Amino acid sequence: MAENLDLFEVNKLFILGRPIVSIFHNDSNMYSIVRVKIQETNLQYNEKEIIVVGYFPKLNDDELYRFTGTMKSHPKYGLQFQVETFVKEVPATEQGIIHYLSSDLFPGIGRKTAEIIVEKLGVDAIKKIMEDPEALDAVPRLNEEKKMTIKQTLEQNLGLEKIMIQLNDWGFGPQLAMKIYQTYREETIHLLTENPYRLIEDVEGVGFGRADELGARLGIVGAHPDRIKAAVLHVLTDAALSEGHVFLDAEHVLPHVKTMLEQSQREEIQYEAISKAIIEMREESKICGEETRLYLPSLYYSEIGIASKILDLLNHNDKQERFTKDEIRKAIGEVEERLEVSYAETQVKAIECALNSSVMILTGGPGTGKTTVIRGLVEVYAELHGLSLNPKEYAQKEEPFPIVLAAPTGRAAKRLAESTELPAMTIHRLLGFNGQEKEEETEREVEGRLIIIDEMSMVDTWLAHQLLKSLGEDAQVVFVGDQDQLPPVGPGQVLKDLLASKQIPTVELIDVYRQAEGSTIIELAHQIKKGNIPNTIAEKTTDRSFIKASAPQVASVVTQVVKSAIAKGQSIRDIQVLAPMYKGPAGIDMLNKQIQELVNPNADGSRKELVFGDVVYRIGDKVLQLVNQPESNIFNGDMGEVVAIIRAKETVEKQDLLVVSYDGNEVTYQRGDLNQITLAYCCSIHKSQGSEFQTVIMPIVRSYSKMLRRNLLYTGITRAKNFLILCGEPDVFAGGLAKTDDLQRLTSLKARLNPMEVEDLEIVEVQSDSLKHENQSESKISGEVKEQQAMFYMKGEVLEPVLNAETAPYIHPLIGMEGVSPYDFQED
DNA sequence: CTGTAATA
Repeated sequence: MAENLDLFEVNKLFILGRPIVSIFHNDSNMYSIVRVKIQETNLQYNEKEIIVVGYFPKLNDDELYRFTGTMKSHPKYGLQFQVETFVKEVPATEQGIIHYLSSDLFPGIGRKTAEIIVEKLGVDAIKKIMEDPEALDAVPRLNEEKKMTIKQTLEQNLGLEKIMIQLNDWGFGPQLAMKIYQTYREETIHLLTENPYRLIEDVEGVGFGRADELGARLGIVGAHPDRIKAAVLHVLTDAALSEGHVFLDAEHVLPHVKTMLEQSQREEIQYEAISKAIIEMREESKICGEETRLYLPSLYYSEIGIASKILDLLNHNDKQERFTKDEIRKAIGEVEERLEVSYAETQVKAIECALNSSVMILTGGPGTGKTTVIRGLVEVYAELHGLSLNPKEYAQKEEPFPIVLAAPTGRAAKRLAESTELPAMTIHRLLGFNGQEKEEETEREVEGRLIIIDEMSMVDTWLAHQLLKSLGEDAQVVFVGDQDQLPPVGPGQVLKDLLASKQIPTVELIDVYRQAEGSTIIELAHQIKKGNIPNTIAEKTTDRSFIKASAPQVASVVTQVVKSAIAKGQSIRDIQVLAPMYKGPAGIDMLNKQIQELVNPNADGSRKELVFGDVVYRIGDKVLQLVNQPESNIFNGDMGEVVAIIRAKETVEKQDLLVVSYDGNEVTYQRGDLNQITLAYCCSIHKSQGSEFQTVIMPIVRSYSKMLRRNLLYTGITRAKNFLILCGEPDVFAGGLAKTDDLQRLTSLKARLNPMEVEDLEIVEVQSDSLKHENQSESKISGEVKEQQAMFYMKGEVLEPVLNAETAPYIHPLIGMEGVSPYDFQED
């Protein structure tokens, strides 16, 4: 029998106890750390006190709470109890209530009084008082003051339950209700009755539909301004999140809002009412408007912020410490010698350009050596500035490392760190995000003089703004990326817009180094980039093939392919299956499971396993770390291998343990930490961007359709160095290829950088010198930006939103649509 | 539906 350590056999753990001291409490997100004196528990835990961690409001000393949750071990602070739910324990015995009422919580109430109350009202005393404040009148010899004390204290302390009951009544489940309570606390009922639509903005997980239901219950119906405004925000947010738009045209917003409102409640809404609401929102700064474009404020100010910072940097160009061509060439020569590499002419140009610009873009397709240039740039920069590249030296002197490397995903950051042998991190970590604060709140300045951002195509408008905002005055920034690869998950297309503006010095690498000469993968990639399906797609070539398979077959076909690749002598580490999404029968989770069964099976059930949710871990499994854990020196993106599974009875803590080795750094996970890792046989295409693999296997099935796009296919395919195996349905592949969101993302960043139609910058043709590469072609380097152009940047006065009551016609539904009736917008 | 982030 398998030595399964099943999660589901574990009983729900609880602690009944009183807080002794609050160690930490974050008022904005309720994250709390409290030392609790245990009164009762079903934990295997012998101490009298325990550290309790979780999201809950300030607790009262001396009151009894019931926590449920799990035990976990913090790498630095040891064993703790992670709270999932908590409730105040209302005393259920006469003695308990007497003790409770006579405690310090109720000043002026002594034991005698408490006894009398219980005598008169019974064990239900507290419930009775909460339900009916008059109940205390039945108690003799209790003056008004004392009655008030009791009522108020109970109200304050048990108010949570009351609010929860109301929220449940309004249709919110316990989890969501807690989240809502954490947001509004005592004010919950009051604020929601006033405007239920605030939930959409304030509480994640509540959408327009949910809020509108509550609105209807509270009598906010039809053309109520709050209702219309909520719908407008919803339409803009939805466009930003699902389609990547930074703004929408008013003429598009109006019919959209109308339809939405009329679908939710069957009452006709006039366009005039929507126009009026939009103007008001503009005045209240709930949205921003420019000509007929409507923006969410965060996106509007982000875009302006990006443009302004970029132009500042361009203006700053002259003040940078410059190097002559000779100095740079000499330094490059030295670096080439030391690293035993030889840079192509374009690569040298790129390094030169980066050294002498405040901001520049390094672009080029997959495998063109962008990473090589980053490595070289860092070395040459250090050489020229006489800097050490040993991070330890800076740590000793407590000085910031002068070169900052960052990328938008953990895996890409890891890859960057590996290829440069320097510290690299996610942009989020660089900026000190903690996952809680509202945008605009981080004010960290990035210390470092050379900032290199890799995989810039995946950086959205919000993040780009935060990043640029945090750069120092004299920073030099290099954006590295490929606009044909994945766009951001969030709104905008910053890299694409920056390139399209032609305002920023740019070097494009063209020669392909990753794949071998004559690779048909490259040929396929070129076709895909253009949107063509080569007629050779179904043909098997030396380095790629397309195996037709129906959706239900695909998972088993993928595993068969993995199996035969291994049979041909490839290592599982060199084989990577890539898929767009996690869920579903051909999703990443399922594929991981199937591949694991094949390459690391437990057929006879004799091996040790650790079961966590749907995942089984065995020794030898390839895993991926998903969150940062500086305490253990592991970070999002690290890949490791399971080296040990230790069962609860074999450990001191009586906990199941899983040990993963990250290049020799062994990290121990408890059950509660296992959500930090995942199997890594198959990973998302998003995470794979930046990496390369000997063999890539890509399933393509209809269930992926929502996500399939040309740049996703392109990114996945170009990860393959030697072999590419596509499996699935050719027509689905064709459908994905036809979908581009290039021109569909509405943004105005390019326009902000190009306020006037400027003539195209001179393009300097550079002859590539890498004759050894067959597929060479010319490379382009656009000239430096003239200062004059940068000065055309529109400051506030030009960009001042023009939407107000006087310019209302701008957002009239019929703008630009003469002869069209509003009813033409109504579908069906 | 893809990505990121943590407090003593």
